[in-house]
Amino acid sequence: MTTREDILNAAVEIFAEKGLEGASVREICQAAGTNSASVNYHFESKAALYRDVVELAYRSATVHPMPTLEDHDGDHHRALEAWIGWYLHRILEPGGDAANRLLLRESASPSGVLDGFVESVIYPVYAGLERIVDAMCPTDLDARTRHLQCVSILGQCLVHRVCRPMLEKLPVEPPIHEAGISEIAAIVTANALAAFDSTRRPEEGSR
Amino acid sequence: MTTREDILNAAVEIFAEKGLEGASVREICQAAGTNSASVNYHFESKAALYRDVVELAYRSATVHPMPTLEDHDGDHHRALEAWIGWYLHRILEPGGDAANRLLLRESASPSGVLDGFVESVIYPVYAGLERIVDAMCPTDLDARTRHLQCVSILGQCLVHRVCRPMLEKLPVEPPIHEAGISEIAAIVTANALAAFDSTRRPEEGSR
DNA sequence: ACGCGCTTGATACAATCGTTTGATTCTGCG
DNA sequence: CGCAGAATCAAACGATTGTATCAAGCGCGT
Repeated sequence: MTTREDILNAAVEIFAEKGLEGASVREICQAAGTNSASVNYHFESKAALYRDVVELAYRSATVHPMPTLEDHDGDHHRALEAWIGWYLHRILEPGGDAANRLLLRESASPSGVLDGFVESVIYPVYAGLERIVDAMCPTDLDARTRHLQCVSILGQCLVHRVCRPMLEKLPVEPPIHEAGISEIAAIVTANALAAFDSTRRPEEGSR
Repeated sequence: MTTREDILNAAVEIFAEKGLEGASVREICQAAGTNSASVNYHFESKAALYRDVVELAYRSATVHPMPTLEDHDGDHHRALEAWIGWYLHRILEPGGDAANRLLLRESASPSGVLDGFVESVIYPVYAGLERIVDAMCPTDLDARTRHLQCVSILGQCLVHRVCRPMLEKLPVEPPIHEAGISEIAAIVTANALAAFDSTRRPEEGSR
């Protein structure tokens, strides 16, 4: 039963680096130290292996439970701070680097494999954020604006994962990619709070 | 000389959808209505065609000139608003959809092709934003925080491009992806201004 | 020790890949 | 017209792809 896991572990790395089409079965099996026919024995096909790898990557990405509003006794500020920190850890943790790069590749290019995971694993993450945001926003704020505020928070986190290769090459001082997770979390949290405050008092503070 | 352009136009679409390895030369040439040998005649190889396609995609993405601080007589607010609107149009405009998906794929997975464009085309875009942000931030704000604020703005814009396939499938009402560019621009601009205001008055407004 | 079922192994298969070739057609200039 | 150079074409090249096949190796209950 270890060969199957060896293949999965090797496949995560190689699929993350080269994508479904760019990686070859022989390459993966060589990295896993097994025979080329193993993937068709332990999995149905290369595509089936890819599905299993993506699913495993997503599951292994959620090692810690997602913080909720109830975890912090309704303290919106602390709950939001905890959620953002949790999410940043989840997508930037060096350990799950290959898995996250693979998921990113899947999110960006609709190969259809992630479709089955949207409702079961992706949406709950978004819903967890929206619950906290809804509790912090003025109640009369329309739903679309609240959605967009959630997406803005997600974007501020995700950009550090998505654009990492680009941010590393940007000739700025000090290098952006050296910023720690806690540093990013502090800024994103502060920005979100400032955004909520400004929507609460619309006719003030600008200019 | 039209065959070369036919191949380029067809290749942008197919490379954007399937990536460098996923797309085949025959497939591209069939879509371009030409022979399979054309790509090796008009370009050096498949890899060279890909380089040219990526470069063309990036150049064609900047159809409008980037707004600068001087364009708005030093009005920081208006300049930032214009820049964010410009950037959102650039990455969300339906016309350049294929080109943008291709560039996104390139940004996320370091195939090395974009490396040559970082200094010449990618960095100036970032620098344009940072010039405006620097003019709005308190002067004593450290450089890394200013960088991170710029990245936050970029992230709030980019997430609508990167996660579009995912946002479309999110079971929320109203659908996030229906939000117009101007709607997103308004929120991102307001968030950035609120963030700057809060850093200006650090001991106030939170909780 | 035997034999059965589950794995693994080397090898072969057809299909497709990027690229090359050489012949053919098109184009423009004297 | 005639012909040189550019462009296009069908065909084929060797290499590599995902997958199938079948024999050899394995652990283990009887």
